[in-house]
Amino acid sequence: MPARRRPNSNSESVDNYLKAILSLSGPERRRVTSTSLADHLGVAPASITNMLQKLAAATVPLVEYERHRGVLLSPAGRRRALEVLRHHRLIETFLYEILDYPIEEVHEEAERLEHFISERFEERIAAKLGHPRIDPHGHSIPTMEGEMTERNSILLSEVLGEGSFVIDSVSDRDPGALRRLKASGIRPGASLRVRKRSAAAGYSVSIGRSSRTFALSHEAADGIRLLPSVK
Amino acid sequence: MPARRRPNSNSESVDNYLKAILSLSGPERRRVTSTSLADHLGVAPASITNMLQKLAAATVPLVEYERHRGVLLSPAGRRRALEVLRHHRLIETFLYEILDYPIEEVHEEAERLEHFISERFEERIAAKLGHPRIDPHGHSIPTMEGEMTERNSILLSEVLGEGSFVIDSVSDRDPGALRRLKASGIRPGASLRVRKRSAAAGYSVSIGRSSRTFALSHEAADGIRLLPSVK
DNA sequence: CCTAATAATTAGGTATACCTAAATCGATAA
DNA sequence: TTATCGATTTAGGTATACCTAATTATTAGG
Repeated sequence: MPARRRPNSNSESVDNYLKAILSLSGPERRRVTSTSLADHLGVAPASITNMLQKLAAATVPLVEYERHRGVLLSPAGRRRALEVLRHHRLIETFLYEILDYPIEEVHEEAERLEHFISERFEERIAAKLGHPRIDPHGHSIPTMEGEMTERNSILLSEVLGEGSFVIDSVSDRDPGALRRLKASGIRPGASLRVRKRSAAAGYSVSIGRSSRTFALSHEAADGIRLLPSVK
Repeated sequence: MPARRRPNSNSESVDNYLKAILSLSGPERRRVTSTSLADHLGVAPASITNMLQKLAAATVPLVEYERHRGVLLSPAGRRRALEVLRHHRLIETFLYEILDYPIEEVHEEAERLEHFISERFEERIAAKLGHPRIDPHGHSIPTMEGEMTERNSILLSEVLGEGSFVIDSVSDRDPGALRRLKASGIRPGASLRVRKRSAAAGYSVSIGRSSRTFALSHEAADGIRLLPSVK
C-alpha cells in the first residue's frame, strides 16, 4: 500500500485515465476506445484493458465499461475528472499570472501538480486569482461543483472556406508549437482571418488588423479553436 | 516503470528516506539506525533494510550502509535531501506568505508538493519571496547550492534551570501542537522565559514581557528550539 | 564468557501499474 | 457466409514499495 496519500483510491494513474476519457469522449460523451486511450496515454493497449476493468469493478465504479465496446465515465468518474481538470487549469492560470511562467511551460508543471494539491490549495489560488473562469490558453475552468460551460467553438482544422474568427483557445499539449503560435500573435481573444486553405499545405491566415499572412500546418490548426467573429 | 516522472531515479519514497536520514543524523552526521528510521517513517523495520540496501547499491549510491551499523548519506544522497528540504521550506514559506495559509497547515501540503515541483517552480517562488533564508517555523532554508547554516540552538526540553531565551524555531510535525503554541504566542523571534521545570509536570514558561506563565509538556518542549537571549 | 533481550535482516507475500506475446473478438469484404 | 485483419483481451512477467513471520546479530547483564 504505497499510496496512503490518496484515501479516495484515486492514484495519479487513475486520475490520468479519467482525464483522458473525459477529453476523448468530448462534449457528446461518446464511448472511448482502448486504442485511442492507449495512444493518448502512451501505454500499451493491454494496460488500458486492465485498468478499465479495475475502474469498472471498484466499489464506486469510475467508468462504465463493456468488453470490446469502449468506456464512458460514471458520475463519480466524471466528478473526479472534472476536479482534476479544474486543478490543472487553475494551476496553469496561477503559474502564468502569479509566478510569471512563460505560457508554454505551464502545462507540464500543472500536469504533475494537479494530482497532489489539497482542497485548501485549490481554494486559495482560486481566491487569489479572483475565481477565474478561463485559463491562459482560453480553456474554461470547471467550477467547484464540477460544471463546465461548453462554448461551441470549432477547430481551425475543420474550417473549410475563408472567414473571420476570434481565437477561443489554443492547445497546451505541445510547448514548441505553443511557443511558435505565441510568436505569431495567436492567443485567445485575438482575431484571426482565414485567407486560404489547401488540403496539402494547410492554412494561410492573418492576425488582428494586420494584412501580413502566414502559414499554419494542419497539425497546428488542430490545436486552435475558433468562435465566429461577432463584428 | 510507473514513475517516468523522475528520471533521476528518486521516487517520492526515496526522497522521504533521504530526508529522514538527514534529519535523524543531525548536524554531527551520526549514523542512523534502522529502528529510528522505521519509527520516523512509520514503516516496518524490514522495509527499511530493503530500501537501504537498494539505495546503497545504486549506480550512484545515495547512502553508505553497513549491515547492523546504520546508515549515513552519501554526497549524492545529502545533495538530494537538502534539495527536497529546500523545496519543503520554500513551499511552506510560500503558502504562509503568499497564500495566507494558517501556520499549522503548511507542513502537510509542503510534505506532498516538495517531491513534484520543478527547478523553475522552486526558482520562481524563491524570487517571489525575496530569497528567504528562514521559513515560518524558524528553520533555515538550504541554499540552491545545498548549503544550510546551522544555528546552535538548543531544545527547550534540554533546558535544566531557569532562564531567558529567544525562540529560534518551532517543530512543524504536529499541527495540533502548533496551533496551541501559536495561541500561546510561541513563535520564532518571541522571547521566552523558563520559570520552573519539573521532570514530571514539564515546564512553566512566560512569553514576551508578560508575567503570565503557562505550562508546557515535555513533549511540547521537544518541538521548541531556543537561542540564548541577547539582552 | 555466555545468554537473554533487543535490533536488524532474510524469506516470502501483497498491490499497483506497467510490459510483451498469444489468443480471441467483431466488422467488413469477397 | 466466411475468411481476414485490426482491435481488444487474456496470460504471464517485471519493478517498486510495502507487509508479516522467522531468523540471525549485537550488546549488555549476570
